[in-house]
Amino acid sequence: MISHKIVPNISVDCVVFGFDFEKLNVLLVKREMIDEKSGKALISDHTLAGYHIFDDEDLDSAAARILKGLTGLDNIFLEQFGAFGQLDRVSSPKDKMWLEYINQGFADRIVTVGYLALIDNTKVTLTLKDRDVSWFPVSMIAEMEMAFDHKFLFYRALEALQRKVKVEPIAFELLPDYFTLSQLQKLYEALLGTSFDKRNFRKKVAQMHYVIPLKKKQQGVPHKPAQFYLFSREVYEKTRKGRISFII
Amino acid sequence: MISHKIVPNISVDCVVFGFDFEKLNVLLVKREMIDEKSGKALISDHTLAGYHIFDDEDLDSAAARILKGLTGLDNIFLEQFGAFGQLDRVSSPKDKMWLEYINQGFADRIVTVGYLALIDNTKVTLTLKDRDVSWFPVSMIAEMEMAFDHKFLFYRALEALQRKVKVEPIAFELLPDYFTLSQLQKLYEALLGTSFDKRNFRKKVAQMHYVIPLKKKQQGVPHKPAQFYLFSREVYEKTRKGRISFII
DNA sequence: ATTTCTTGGTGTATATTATACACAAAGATA
DNA sequence: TATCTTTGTGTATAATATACACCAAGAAAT
Repeated sequence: MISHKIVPNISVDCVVFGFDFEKLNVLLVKREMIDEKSGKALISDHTLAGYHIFDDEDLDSAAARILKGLTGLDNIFLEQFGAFGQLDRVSSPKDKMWLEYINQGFADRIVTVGYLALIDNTKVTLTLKDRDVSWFPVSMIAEMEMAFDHKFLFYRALEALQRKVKVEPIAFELLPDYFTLSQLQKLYEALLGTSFDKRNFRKKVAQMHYVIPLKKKQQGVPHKPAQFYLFSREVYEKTRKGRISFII
Repeated sequence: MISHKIVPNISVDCVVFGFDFEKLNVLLVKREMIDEKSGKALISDHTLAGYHIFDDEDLDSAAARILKGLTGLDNIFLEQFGAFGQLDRVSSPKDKMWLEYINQGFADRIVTVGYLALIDNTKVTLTLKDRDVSWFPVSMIAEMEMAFDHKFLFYRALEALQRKVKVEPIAFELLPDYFTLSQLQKLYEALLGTSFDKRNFRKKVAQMHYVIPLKKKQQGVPHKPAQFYLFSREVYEKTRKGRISFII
């Protein structure tokens, strides 16, 4: 049954995180409502990557489809972080303007399913330019104008990410295949908003036998080159103890 | 806007857990399709507590409403554990029979939002009898006939429960207000399928200052009476360290 | 009154893990 | 050759986890 009809009432929104070796970023889509006479933007804001689902696809597939459309990438790490009724969140005058503007029979969304996506920055930089899509530091979201309940969704995603990162080795999804221990440490510091002692952090990583040192070293850096490491999910699955605490 | 129309496409299912001081149980609703001529049951199975949502209510409210209808209780611990597309799960011949039988325009559910409920057994025993609702040991679910994707949902709920119980003090929701340390230990053992050393378990609980000993003791037990304890969420919120590991 | 039964309640020694802390080495650049 | 920046390493102390066995309290039976 290949019907491909849009399902009313339900939408999927993806909160896409990236890491630039300094800080955590989110992918947002900018949109503007242009006044036809003056040609100027009447209102503008940012949205998450979201769309309705089709009636012949799974929720996970819908999220993957949306992300593929936005970044050109397949096989992105995706995890649901919640479903939200949203009746009482479409409340600002601005939101109502948007609804009138975009309403094509689909505006009566009742439930939004939120997905958390982690992507390796080094793999997308090229594909982005031609769209009104760009990275924003997570620290900047508080002051941004965002559509509907998207700021709320963003913070729920961030909370979910911070929770999960302590318990599962998903942070590696934000790094390239080869990474240094300093990069890994900076990533965890950016994710959790803390800082770690270098020696103790490395001691902890040394116990994770699924973080494997390579023979390769950094090249062309103006200082002592660091060793590269690799995350092996295979080794992780085999050697995971019943432990809970991951980092920290 | 009080419209109270049923929202198509979306349903809420609650997986209700209870603890009888021995093992973990789930609340299931039995249903039968009766043949009008012979008066015999053609097919029968068990379902979770579920229903559609109304367009003027939140997801959480819908789940609470469904549970109130089933148990008569308000203020039940409820937490979402996921949203699921279910297109490809309504596949058995039996499921199709059911769909024809109950179809009243609502059968085309696309998304089910799953809720995990924890209830204090001692507070519901009375209200149940008059319905086809009863407790089943979690260990028995594997062999049971369940509707649609409900068995799948049950296991997802169980996984979520086992995950959360290690990280947050939600297990207390399954116990009466006053409980003994042995009851608490048995609960964790039932939840996680492990067993703990009594002395070490109690040492761990002693560090949780939000598990507070009372002056009351058990009465009428044919052995040394145990001291009662109380869980204080207030103290928990104030004294929680950044720690992750809860029990284990 | 004494015995028996069942569950409650406790401490110590050892191993493991977490924390705090400072300096030399590698390579690029000037 | 000196300077700069980041890498990479060890040890001592505190805190936490684990393994393990016996007496105490009360009810029930004799």
